[in-house]
Amino acid sequence: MADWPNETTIEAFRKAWTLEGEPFWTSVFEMHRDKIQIKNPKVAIGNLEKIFSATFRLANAKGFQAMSLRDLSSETGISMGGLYAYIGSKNDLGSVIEGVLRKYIDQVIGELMTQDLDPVARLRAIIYGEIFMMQSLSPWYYFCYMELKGLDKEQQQQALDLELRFDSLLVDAIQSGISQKQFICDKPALLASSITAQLQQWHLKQWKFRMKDVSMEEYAAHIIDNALRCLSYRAPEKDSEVPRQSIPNYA
Amino acid sequence: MADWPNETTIEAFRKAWTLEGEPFWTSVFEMHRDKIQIKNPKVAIGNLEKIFSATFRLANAKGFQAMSLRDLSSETGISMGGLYAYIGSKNDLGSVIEGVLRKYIDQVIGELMTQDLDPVARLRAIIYGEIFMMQSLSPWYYFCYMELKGLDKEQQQQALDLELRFDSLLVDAIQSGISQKQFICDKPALLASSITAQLQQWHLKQWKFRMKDVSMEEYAAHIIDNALRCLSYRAPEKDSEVPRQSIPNYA
DNA sequence: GTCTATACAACGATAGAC
DNA sequence: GTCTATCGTTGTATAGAC
Repeated sequence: MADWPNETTIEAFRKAWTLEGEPFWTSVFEMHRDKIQIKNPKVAIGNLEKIFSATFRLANAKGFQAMSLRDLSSETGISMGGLYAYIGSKNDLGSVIEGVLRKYIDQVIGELMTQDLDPVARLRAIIYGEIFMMQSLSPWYYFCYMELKGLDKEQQQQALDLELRFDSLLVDAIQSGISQKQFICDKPALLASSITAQLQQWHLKQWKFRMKDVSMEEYAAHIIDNALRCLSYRAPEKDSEVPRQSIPNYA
Repeated sequence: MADWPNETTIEAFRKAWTLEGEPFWTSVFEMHRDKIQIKNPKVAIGNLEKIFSATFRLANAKGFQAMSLRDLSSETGISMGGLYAYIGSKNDLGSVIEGVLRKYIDQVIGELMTQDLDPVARLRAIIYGEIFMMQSLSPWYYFCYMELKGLDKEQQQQALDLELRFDSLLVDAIQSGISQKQFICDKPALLASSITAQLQQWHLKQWKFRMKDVSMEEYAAHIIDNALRCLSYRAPEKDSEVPRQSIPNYA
């Protein structure tokens, strides 16, 4: 995660953030190096990737509780004894997953807050950024959404706080648009939660979007378009004005 | 579930459908009378309510898989042996819950399809109706959403089909509004899924709405308002026109 | 660093007394 | 119609060989 992309496009996010491949798994390894018995990074990183990926395949298909460590052992090709060199316990594995994802989201939210953009650009950055995160870390998001209630109470609370902070980010962008007389909105908090809901669909309902052949870019544009309509936003006159006969392409 | 309410208000739905109290549990009992060993309805209905309610308390708090039948036994006050007079197996209990909810939703969708209303009224009826269902059967909805992947493949498919049918209901209303030149919408399917997403929040994120003191009526009105804005809908001139300075109250 | 073998607790489910 | 007692299975976790 280096510089913030100058232009708010999906490609820009892909370049700025490393959320896949070896560099990503290396950072995951660094994040809980202490909780692990294996010292050789080369070996550890490879097996960590195996373990996490297999956990997502199994848990996201039939549930984390329903997945046994025997399942995980045969899916990874690592023996049960071997697994315990990488995880403290089964519950610990779930906690680590939530912890890693939350840390990444925290970073992104932190970066988004330091940005000084006009309201529309801010909204676009938040939505594109979050959708890109969800796309890259889709199994992580899905796991944390569905298995949250199986984790410690404290971790559950932190996850809810994180969602509230994300909503606040949207509310702030909306409020600043209102004070600049670009937006009109009676209930910014409700609109923010509606936007969050639509974003979360991207990992919750992948079966639907795959079925209907909806791309990430198309979906992100749709959410932004909906949001701006709900905000009674009109594009500046130099751009083509929002026509009543067709959907303007804000994105 | 008798006549369709003349006016599309929450109160009308409450009168038309019995989704709580003894009549509701009686209908649940009738629905799987054959799968049960207890013949005396008085006794069976009371214990069924105990068992289902306790299941929701436990499973919706820590997950169905994590809930043991010993938990369920102590929560209901019915012995483990006793439980098996009411359920075929633990998995069966989950299946029955999904089956009951789906049957109720099927009925509602069926009724909604026979209605002949103008597009806006149709949209309102669908949204109010579904939100009222979700409110009344909130633990059922939440359970089925979160535990679906633990059920049989066939049942999972039927649940997805049901969601697609619901989306279609919305798409039909949108399309009819488009052909009557009341709505403008490039991607009815995407908008429908966004509306569904916002509706499902009502049971998925009750903690948030409770925290922010949002009532069911307020939330339903918000969804409708958002939808009509996304559809570029303008209220007929006899009503107060949609002003740019404040939110019109469509609901 | 990884494996096999095993301990032991907890689970779903049933039989049979009342 | 409900309970107690118990069976067999499966789960997590660990000890110790390699």
